[in-house]
Amino acid sequence: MADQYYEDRQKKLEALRELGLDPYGSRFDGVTRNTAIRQQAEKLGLDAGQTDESTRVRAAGRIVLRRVMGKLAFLTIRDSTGDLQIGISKAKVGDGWALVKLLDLGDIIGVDGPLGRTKTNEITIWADSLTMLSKCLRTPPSEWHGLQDIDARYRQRYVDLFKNSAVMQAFLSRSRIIDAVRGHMRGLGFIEVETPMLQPMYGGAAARPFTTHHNTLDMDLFLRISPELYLKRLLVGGMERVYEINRNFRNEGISPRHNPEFTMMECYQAYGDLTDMMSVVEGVVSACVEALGGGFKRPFKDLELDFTPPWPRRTYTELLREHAGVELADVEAVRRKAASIGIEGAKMDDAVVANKLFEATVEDHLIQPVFVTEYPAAICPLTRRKPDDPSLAIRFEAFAAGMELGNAYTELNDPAVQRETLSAQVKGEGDETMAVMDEDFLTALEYGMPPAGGLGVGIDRLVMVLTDSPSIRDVILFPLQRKLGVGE
RNA sequence: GGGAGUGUAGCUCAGUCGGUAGAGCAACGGCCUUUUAAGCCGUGGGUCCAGGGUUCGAGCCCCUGCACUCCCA
Repeated sequence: MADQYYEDRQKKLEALRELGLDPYGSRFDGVTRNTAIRQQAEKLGLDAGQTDESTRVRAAGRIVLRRVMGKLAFLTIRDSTGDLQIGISKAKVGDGWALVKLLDLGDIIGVDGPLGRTKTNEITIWADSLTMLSKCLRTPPSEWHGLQDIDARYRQRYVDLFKNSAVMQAFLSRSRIIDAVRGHMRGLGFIEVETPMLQPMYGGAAARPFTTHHNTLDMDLFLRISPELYLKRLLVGGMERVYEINRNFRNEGISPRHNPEFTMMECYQAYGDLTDMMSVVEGVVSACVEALGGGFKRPFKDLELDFTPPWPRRTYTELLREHAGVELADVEAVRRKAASIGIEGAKMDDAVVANKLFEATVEDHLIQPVFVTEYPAAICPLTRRKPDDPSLAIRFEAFAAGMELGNAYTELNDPAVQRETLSAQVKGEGDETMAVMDEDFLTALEYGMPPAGGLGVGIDRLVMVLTDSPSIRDVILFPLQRKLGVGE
């Protein structure tokens, strides 16, 4: 990997040491962030060309632009808040000029000096001292184009983050969103809990799990596909309002909206039901919108999504009628329609075929935020049935931009019915991937679980739609990538 | 799993009909005290993803593989 660029920078590193400077710096206290420094400069009301010698600031960041002209240099340094210009005069820094000549794009430096504006009105720290904080030995991507190679961006996210400011902003937004979700849930009286990711038995969703093994106990384990069955045990235990924000793992495909590990906010509210969960979704999203600013109408790809609550409610049945042209109850018609669009449903349960048809024909049309209600009961083994029509489950999924953002039930808490629906799954009815019987969960229900509403919100997708990020990989710092070098 | 596309300098990208590799930025040397994609002069830099094939000759055509992107199941 020794190329001319690397060697040139290595030589400069040695030259720094010869000057008695540590190329990798040390503790650097009292740094003000770039945006705060800019705000400070605005308040001073400086005129172009004016410097306030009494206002001294300390900044630190990575050099992203450099303009050196003889005995005067300008650097642009970047931190997580933004960019700031540094002006360096040879006359002012004296011996420090030797360091200036050894600086490369990508180096991390600290700066002290008075705050001013240049003749062209750019806010500038006129450095009287520079501190080397870290030498960059690799050539960073060009400032103008940034790092475009999408594979490199994910594999070397650290470069993506410091080179592509929009990427930094998206992840800062993600952090604000998660803060807002926690704040909203706390405000509703929910407590945050953590339940096992390593589970001896998987359940709570329809998905293939990752498997692993515990050596000491010589026990196979699954990475959880859902925390649902554990959170419900907490309802049994008397925690009336619980939520968890954590990773789920599903051993399935990767796509612009799927990553094998993804973050879910899942909550349960004793004595509540589906309508409470609708309020939670609308409230959480509203809290996020408030935290991010920019209002309820937000761009996403070439769309404008309007998250203003309340969101419309549409039933599964009417949407299937509208977009697939069939009645959910008409099993033959559903199968005919499914077959006509290439769904191979011969070995599948009726409701599974219907759901494939729903996914294929309806979901793309669910652009504006909407709650889809009344799902076929056969694909909802953990959900209470509608009292007047047990073929339908008291469930909704929240959609936006054609994507499922959330999934909620009025929870099934009758242990006898629960045993029945799980048995049906195990027997191959409904969705085979849910075919696991968790006896301890049933025992818990037999102790009595309060009636409850439950909800899961996909945090990654929520961040996507709120930050106009078209791929889930744009909102996951280190999305799963194929290993390099296989077969070499 | 199937289909389409992409892979060329550190980065972003050109590369015509198959004829011996190009630009901008970055780097190196020089000039330069108000630049902001600084400017000017000069220089260096390539496993054209990998392997095979066709051909006098392959970045370009063919085959296989690898990686990535998008679409479909």
